[in-house]
Amino acid sequence: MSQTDTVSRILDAAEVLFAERGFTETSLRTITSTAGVNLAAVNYHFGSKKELIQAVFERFLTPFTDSLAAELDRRVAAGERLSVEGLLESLYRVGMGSLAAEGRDPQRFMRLLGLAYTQYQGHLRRFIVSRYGDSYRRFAGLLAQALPGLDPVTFYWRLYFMLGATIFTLSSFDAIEAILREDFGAQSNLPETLERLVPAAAAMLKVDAER
Amino acid sequence: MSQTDTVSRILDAAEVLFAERGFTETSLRTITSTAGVNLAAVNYHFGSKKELIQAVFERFLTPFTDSLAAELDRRVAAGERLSVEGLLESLYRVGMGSLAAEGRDPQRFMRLLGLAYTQYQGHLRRFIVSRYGDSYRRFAGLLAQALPGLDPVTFYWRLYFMLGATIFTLSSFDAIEAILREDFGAQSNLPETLERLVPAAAAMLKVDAER
DNA sequence: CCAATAACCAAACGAGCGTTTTAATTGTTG
DNA sequence: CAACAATTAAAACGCTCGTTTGGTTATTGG
Repeated sequence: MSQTDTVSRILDAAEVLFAERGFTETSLRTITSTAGVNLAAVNYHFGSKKELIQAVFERFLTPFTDSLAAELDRRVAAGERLSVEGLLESLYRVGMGSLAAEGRDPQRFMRLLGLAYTQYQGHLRRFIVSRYGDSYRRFAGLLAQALPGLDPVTFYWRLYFMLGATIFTLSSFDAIEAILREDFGAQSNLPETLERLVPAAAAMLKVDAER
Repeated sequence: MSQTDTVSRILDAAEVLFAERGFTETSLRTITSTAGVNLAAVNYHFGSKKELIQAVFERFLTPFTDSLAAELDRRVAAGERLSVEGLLESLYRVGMGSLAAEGRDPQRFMRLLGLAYTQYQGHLRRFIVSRYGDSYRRFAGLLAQALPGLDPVTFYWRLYFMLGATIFTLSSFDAIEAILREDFGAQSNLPETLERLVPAAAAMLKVDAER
């Protein structure tokens, strides 16, 4: 078993288990036995559990923000007028695409993102902000441009409303979908839910704007 | 020190600490030393840590759902036509009022609610659904009535979008407010944020409805 | 007033945790 | 092929956790 094998097997197992139960509730013993590697391998390859958590986030956030940057570059270069809906679609499409391309589960990353915001892991928040803060600010800036006439403070709050609706819904997608199926017999999938989310979130962002 | 003292001191400490760090990250030793009571008191009075968690939720959810029910009764009896905005305002006002009345912090409960959804605590989700599911369904039903012409599945998803925006934003209120203050020098408070949230959430719920 | 019951407390138990150590094994390279 | 570095492996360390035990102190009803 080569090094990359062990490292990525650990990351695969950690990703799934963290998303399922959170960080504190997942022990290194569970991770390593799921991955089929020795317990000491985590500390050998990653240094500590904290650094493993960061590595899990880095492995999916870096391709995601890179793809998003490329997508935004492309559309800006083409001189497109970027609408609120268009920006949200780009965000969601890249989120689905850049990860699904690697055969990984997009909603798992939404759960991880939700955990990053919710759980008591100061190091993780600092890591994400320092590493991916620029990407976030660029997207937020373009979104603000698409909402002229909206005062900055209102925009900022609504940005968080939108993030909350997105992260909360998608990270609980399975649970919500199960309730829906039980109560209405209607089944949904992730792309369909995102199609519902785009106009809803856009409407929320645009109230009283664009005068 | 009478029994009620010990019990409520434990609940007070647990409420604050759980909201700050989550359930797993808060030990009974931290709780009992903060409360100034003996370690064994938790297991004596509550039985287990799980039951303590449930008791913390019960103590704020029961007054909240009771007040909400009374408020809705009052408005329905008065023959008021309940608008989306009106329902959201009732929800938030009761959330602020029924808790602030006891001198407790409303956004702490938002953090706890967020944790209930996010953290890996099956027993807690079951407890809340079985105990407060009826209140939830009544509010959702009234909200659906205020949105005629919206198909049930779309309504249900948007209800979760709204819940996500609310819980996510309010449970991270301090963090978001700190960023805002730093970037814009503008400070907000909770009532003001709720005033921003009502029209935004209402707009999201109402897209393409009420035709 | 005094048994009976409830409440409290210090100490310990066993289990699980992240991490470290030491040794064996594998892979690489001159 | 020998020498060296990188990796894997087994075992243990020190610590914290939730819970339990056994004994002491308060409270209370007859």
